[in-house]
Amino acid sequence: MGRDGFVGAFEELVLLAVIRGRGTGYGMTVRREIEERTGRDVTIGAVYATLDRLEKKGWVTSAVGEPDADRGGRARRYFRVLPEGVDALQTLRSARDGLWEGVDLDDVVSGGAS
Amino acid sequence: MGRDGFVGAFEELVLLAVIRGRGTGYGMTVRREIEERTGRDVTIGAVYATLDRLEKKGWVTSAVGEPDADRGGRARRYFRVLPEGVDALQTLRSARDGLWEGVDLDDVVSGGAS
DNA sequence: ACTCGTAATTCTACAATGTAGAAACTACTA
DNA sequence: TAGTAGTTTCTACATTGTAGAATTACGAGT
Repeated sequence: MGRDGFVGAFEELVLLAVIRGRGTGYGMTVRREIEERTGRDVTIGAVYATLDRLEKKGWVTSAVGEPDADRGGRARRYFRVLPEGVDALQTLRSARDGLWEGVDLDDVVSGGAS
Repeated sequence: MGRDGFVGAFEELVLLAVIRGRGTGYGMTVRREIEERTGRDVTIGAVYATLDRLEKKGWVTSAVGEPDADRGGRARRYFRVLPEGVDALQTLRSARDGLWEGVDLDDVVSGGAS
């Protein structure tokens, strides 16, 4: 997009879920974390597509782990958020907070002066 | 999109700017509010496209004002956020907060356990 | 070796949102 | 009638969001 560094709404959730994983998160856990914490359900395709885009932007990095013997199944791809990703989150949050400042949603409909 | 009720990142900013206007906001003021509070610059086309989509979803409503004599120029279209829009914002915020909970960005890069 | 079950990732396609910039509208003023 | 200011509308395209099926990779059992 025109402006460089913009974070989408879903990208934010994915970034946060990766951070929460502290280096041990991979596609499936990211999905689970978002589902559990937000209550909305998420397809795995959406998660990976976003993860790939975040990696392309240089905000996260990934490394394929050793295929675990006991577990079977394909090797996991572990994700970490890079400093650039942290910056993007910080920027997003402070910009948004500026607009939320002083807004009380309980007041909006009744108090509107139109 | 699949899930009904999802709020995009920019939509959120527009919604908030409209709320801040308390019924007196229109395209140009929404734009200015976002620019001033977030520091990022916004084209007027982006604002109206979003406003139109929000109206189509039933989250905001608009009414064209009297064309003001002293001012000249086209009549303004004033916006208000509807209860449905407030709900959407509330839902968005609480879902997101669940993922932010306990996250400290200053800690991420150094503290990551990868 | 062949097939099955399990865990995970990758791929494909499309819908919704984000963004830019030019065009058009509507009043006043000269 | 032309110019100017304030505002909205239109058009086109880029990026992000989402779904679901296909594929990869391994161990175990036969």
